[in-house]
Amino acid sequence: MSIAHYFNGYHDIRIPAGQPVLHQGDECLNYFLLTAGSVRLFTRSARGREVTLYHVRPDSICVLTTSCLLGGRRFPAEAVADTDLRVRMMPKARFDDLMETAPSFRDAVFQSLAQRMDSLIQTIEKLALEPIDVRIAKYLLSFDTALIQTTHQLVASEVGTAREVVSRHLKQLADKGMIQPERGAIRILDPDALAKLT
Amino acid sequence: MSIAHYFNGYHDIRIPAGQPVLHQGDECLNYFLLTAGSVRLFTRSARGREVTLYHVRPDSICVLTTSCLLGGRRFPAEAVADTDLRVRMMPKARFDDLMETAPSFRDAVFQSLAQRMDSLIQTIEKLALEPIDVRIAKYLLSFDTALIQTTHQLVASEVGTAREVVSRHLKQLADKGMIQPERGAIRILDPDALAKLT
DNA sequence: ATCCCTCGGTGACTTAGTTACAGACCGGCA
DNA sequence: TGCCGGTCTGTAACTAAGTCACCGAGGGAT
Repeated sequence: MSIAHYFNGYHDIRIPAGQPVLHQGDECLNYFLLTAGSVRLFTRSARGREVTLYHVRPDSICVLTTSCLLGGRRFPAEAVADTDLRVRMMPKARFDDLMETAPSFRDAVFQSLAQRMDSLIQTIEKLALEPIDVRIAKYLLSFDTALIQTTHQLVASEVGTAREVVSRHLKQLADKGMIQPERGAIRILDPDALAKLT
Repeated sequence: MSIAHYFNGYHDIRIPAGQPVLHQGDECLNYFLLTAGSVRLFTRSARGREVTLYHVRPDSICVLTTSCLLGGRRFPAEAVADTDLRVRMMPKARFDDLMETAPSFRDAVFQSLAQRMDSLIQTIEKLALEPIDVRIAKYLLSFDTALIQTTHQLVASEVGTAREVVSRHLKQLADKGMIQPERGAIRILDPDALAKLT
């Protein structure tokens, strides 16, 4: 189901962590495949608050780019490299050709669109219906490591709230001994208790 | 770009207003085309609160069904008829065949996926970043009529909040003379003032 | 007329978001 | 080594939104 081999012959481009990849309103002229790293897609409000829409990870294509290419629209979000990236780019003409002629390519693109649709819907449900502490707990548990390298600001963006709110909730979790706050990181002490929150 | 003609030969099925069309977890075995009416797609929380994801209107296909069919997953939301419906159903096998052999059908499906993706992203932005009164005002202005047949409960579901919150905000708008609340309806008195809120 | 059900209103309280700071930590550099 | 500027975190005070519990108004059915 992977479409990586369709990108054989295209060279990796390297983008360092923290670098913007695409801006809201950009035109999409290329189709991207991420071969290493992680990209965060998010939108920003006028007052500077951010919501993360999703992350693109290796071998998963960027759905927003797809939607852009297909619909001929502008890119609807900000994209920033979470980590150092390796990216391959395919020109739109080649993308269109593959969509036309390569059923397995087309299927893979459809699959990822469908999957991303689901994930966006889940995001909407969470934002509208879940209390913040549950969202934070789930997010923390979504890592498989005990020490999570992140900041309150990033967590806030992931769960769709303000940094101060995250700080408060993390403090409460720390007071109950479930986590251990560190600078630039959060250590999970009691994942079972966290899971019970959700 | 319309795909209606691919549904020639399929008969209309009628569904009365208020009737559920699909439930969360249902299997999708058919592809739908709405020829008349409007369907509301939403999810419900454990405590009974609802968020509307989007509406399907005539000649626009149901994207969630698409995503269901393509991904072989269960239907991720509740679907209820807003109004009396006329619907045509196409079996999955025929859908798959058209996707394979009819480029214009395929393009239309892609287009609607891409478009819906955009609208879901906008919904996320609104939920996370816009204050309630702005969301309500925008929603009211999205009708082109002055008299909107709706309930506070429905408005709440559209803007992703609780009924009581809507009632309170509507009262404030009424106190300022922008709207006139009626039972089962809202009359817009001063659209310009409403627009200034947004 | 009465019953029932939906719809809307409201008070009291909890949770979340904003504003406006201050202090802690860290790396670079004099 | 100590200072400086940046990022990251803590927190108080306030506003906005969400929840809970309840009541009353309207309108259709019998």
